[in-house]
This record gives sequence, C-alpha cells and structure tokens, in this order.
Amino acid sequence: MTDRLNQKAKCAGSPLFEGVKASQLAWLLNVGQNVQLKQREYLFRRGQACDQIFILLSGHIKLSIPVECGQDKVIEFLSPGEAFGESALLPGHLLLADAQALEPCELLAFKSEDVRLAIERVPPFAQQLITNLSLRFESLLRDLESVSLLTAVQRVAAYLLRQPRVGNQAKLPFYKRTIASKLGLQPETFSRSLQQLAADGLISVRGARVVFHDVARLQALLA
Amino acid sequence: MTDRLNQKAKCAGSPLFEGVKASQLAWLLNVGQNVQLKQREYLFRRGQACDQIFILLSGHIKLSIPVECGQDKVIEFLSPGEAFGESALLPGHLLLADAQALEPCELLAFKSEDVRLAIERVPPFAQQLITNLSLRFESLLRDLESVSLLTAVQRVAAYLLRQPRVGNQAKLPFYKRTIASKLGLQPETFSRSLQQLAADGLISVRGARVVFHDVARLQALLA
DNA sequence: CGAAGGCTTGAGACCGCTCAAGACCCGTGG
DNA sequence: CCACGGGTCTTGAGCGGTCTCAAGCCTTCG
Repeated sequence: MTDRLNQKAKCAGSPLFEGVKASQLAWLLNVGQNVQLKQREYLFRRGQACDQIFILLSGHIKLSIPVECGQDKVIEFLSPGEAFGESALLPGHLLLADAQALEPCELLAFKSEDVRLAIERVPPFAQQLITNLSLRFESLLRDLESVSLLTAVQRVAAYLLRQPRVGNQAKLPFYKRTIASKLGLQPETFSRSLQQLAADGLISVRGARVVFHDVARLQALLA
Repeated sequence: MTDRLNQKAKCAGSPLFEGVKASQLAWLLNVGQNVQLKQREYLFRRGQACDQIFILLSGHIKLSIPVECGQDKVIEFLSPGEAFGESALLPGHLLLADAQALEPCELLAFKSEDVRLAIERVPPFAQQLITNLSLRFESLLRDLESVSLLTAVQRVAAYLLRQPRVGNQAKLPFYKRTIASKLGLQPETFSRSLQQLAADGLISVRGARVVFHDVARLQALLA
C-alpha cells in the first residue's frame, strides 16, 4: 500500500505524467506493471520481440549494441522519468539494443495495447511520449554529430561540460570504459584524452573525480 | 480545387494518416498549410526557432548539420510520407539541423498548437506520429551503430544493399558526396570503397549506376 | 569549344585503434 | 595490519584506416 503511494509520488514527479488528471493517472498506474531490476541485470536483449514499453522510475539503464569479440557499443544512458522501448508499438518489430541496469532500478511496464489505449484516452500522456521521443531523437542526433565532427579530446570535453557540477567538481557517473563507449572511443583513448586535458591545465582527475580549472577554455575547445 | 483533391489523395496514401476518419482528415488538411520548395531551397536552418512540424508529400529532403570550413554532415534523408520538425513541440527549442530540398518538394505544415489539438482529437494521428518518430529514432540508431562499428567498405556495402534494385541494378539517388556524408565518409573514401568493391568483383559502377554481381558476398561483408 | 562542377586518383600525414604490460584501487581474508 | 586477488585504469609502442591536400578526369551544359 505504501508502495503504491510511493510509486504514485514518483510518477507524479515524472514529466511523462505532467498534465495527466488524477483519475487517469490512477488508471495508468493500475494498468502498468512494476518491474525491479538488480544491478547488471538485463531488461531485454537485441533481437528479442517485445510488446511493452517501459518508464524508468529510479536508477539508470544503459542501452547498448552487443558486439561479438569486443565490448558493446553504448547508445544511450536512460535516467528516471524517461520512456523507452517505443519500438514495441511497431508490430512485429525486434529490439535493436540491449537494456541493462547500471544500478538497481524500478520501472513501470505497459503492454503496447494499453499504450494505444492510453494515447486515445489520455492526450497529455501522448503529448509527453512524443516530447520524450523527440528529446531522445535530438540527443542521438547530437551524438552522431559529435562522433562525426569532433576529435576524441573534444568529445571528452563536451561530455565533461555536460556533467552536473558541485562547485568546480564533477563525478563520472559510470565506469570510464562505459562512458568511453558512449562517446565512441576506446578506453585507452578516453584515458589519454583526460590526461591531455589535465596536462593542458584545464582539469585534474583523481579516479572518478574531475576538478574543473578553466571552464571557459574547455568550452573554447568545442568552437 | 483539383489541387485540394490531389493533395487529399496524396495524404490518404501516407501512412501518417492511416486510420484517420475522412472528417478528421478533412479537418487536418484544412488546418495544414501547403508549402512548396524548389530544388536546393532551404526549409529551415539550424539555430532558428520554429513552431511548425512538416509532413513531406513529395520529393526528398536532406537534414544536415552545417560545418564551417568543410561540407555539411548529412543526418537524414526524408522521403514522402514522413513527418519531421517534431522538436517544434518542445517550447522554446531551436532547430538542430538544416533542411534542404534535394528536389522540388511539396509539404504540409502544421502549427504546433494545431498539432497539440490533433493529438487530442485524432488519436490515430498521434499514434502515427509516434510510430514515425520511433522509426526515425531506430534509423538514427542504426547509423550510429554503423559509424562506430563498420569500416568504410562495410558502410558502403550496407548502403548499397539498402537501395531498391530493379533486376540486379540500382541507381544512387543523390550526389555521391552527399551519400558519403550520410555514411560519415569523405567523398574520396566513398569513391575508393566503391572501387574496392568493384575490384573484388562484387559490383560494377558506371556513374550513378551500380550493378550487383554477388549480393550474397556483399551481405557476407557485414557479418 | 570552353567552363563549371562533380568525381577519381595519388601521396603523405595523423588520429585513434590494437595489443601487451604494468599501476592502481578496493574488498576480502589471514 | 598486511598480503592477496580481481577488476579497472593507465601507459607505451606500433600499426592501419581514414583524412587532407592537390592534380587530373569526366560529364554536362551553355
């Protein structure tokens, strides 16, 4: 019971449910199924059929493309409040990526038929689904842009600047090799790029902690 | 008047209007504004604000990211029946890419407020918008995959295999430099890759015409 | 015929990758 | 407290694929 209330609170905070009336929210929550993932557990794998979409309530999930002989190519990090697996709405479609929990995660799962219903009955939800997809589309577009147009050091700089800072410090949220893959780099190249930024006096690195010494020059690298 | 009918026929054929009732289709067409583009004309540019989304009725459009000193990076080729510019639904958002007509084009433009209305009133349209976005998302994901994981020759082979063939021939639909950019390659590298495939006896190339000699081995390159 | 634009070809440089080894970090257990 | 072990991260050396730059070619069109 408190779980139910707890969940409701989490959803109300999610932008995906913004503008949804209480009664409809209740309906959505009733239809959606709770899913828990342990750290490193896979939600789905490339090639599987799937007729559900998912909304992430807590934790982070990694979408990646498996590669035989070599480590996977990370496509996207998903944060709480995001929806994914929309391809389930395309009949007969197979999933393109693996989804793995980077931490313990809570999710809500909706059967595709229920999503269709929800789109009909709850226009704000349809809105938000489209908004979320648009944002993810743009994010992918930026990734494509940076892979094609930026050098390794520039990609790393851009990534660092995107991280939330407290004071002039930031903490890398995942394994470095995982971040490297997201940036389209080998772990060695990521390491060397960090090191070069440090040698130039722009940052200093100790483990996952990054101290920013000159944000302006870091941004200037991208121009 | 015949224009109106003509347009209606085109839309009815578009998957975006599948499942939409005649009365609602009429309303949509009434609300949407016709846009014509000449070849090479720009529909919008990166950095502009925009409160419209577009549906392409005929012709092809190129989405690309402008690059000072060098040619633009092509992101996507849009074909008739596709919707784009969804980021207009995000308030205060700026466009990320240029949209340029590769041929004379006809489009339908919807103000974002009308799109919001349409999502409420015409659920099948909302469905199709989401479907279209999902498909484009996956397409971008595949591009990201191939840029990160495939060599130049493999990317070219994959692209060729995607082209519609009549008999064992295909025709490259755009300038080679444009296709090269879409694949994340320099024109020279694209040229050399085609040439290598030809040297291996898999294809032969004359101008924009490509003859396939061994489709199976071409596919085998991608494994 | 000449000009313009796209395409091809060649030579050389460079960035990022691969492979291999060593350093560091951290939890565990003696 | 220290030694150990597993995993990640770093460092080094060398290679290779793609890019860059610069001509020359080909087709198209006036």
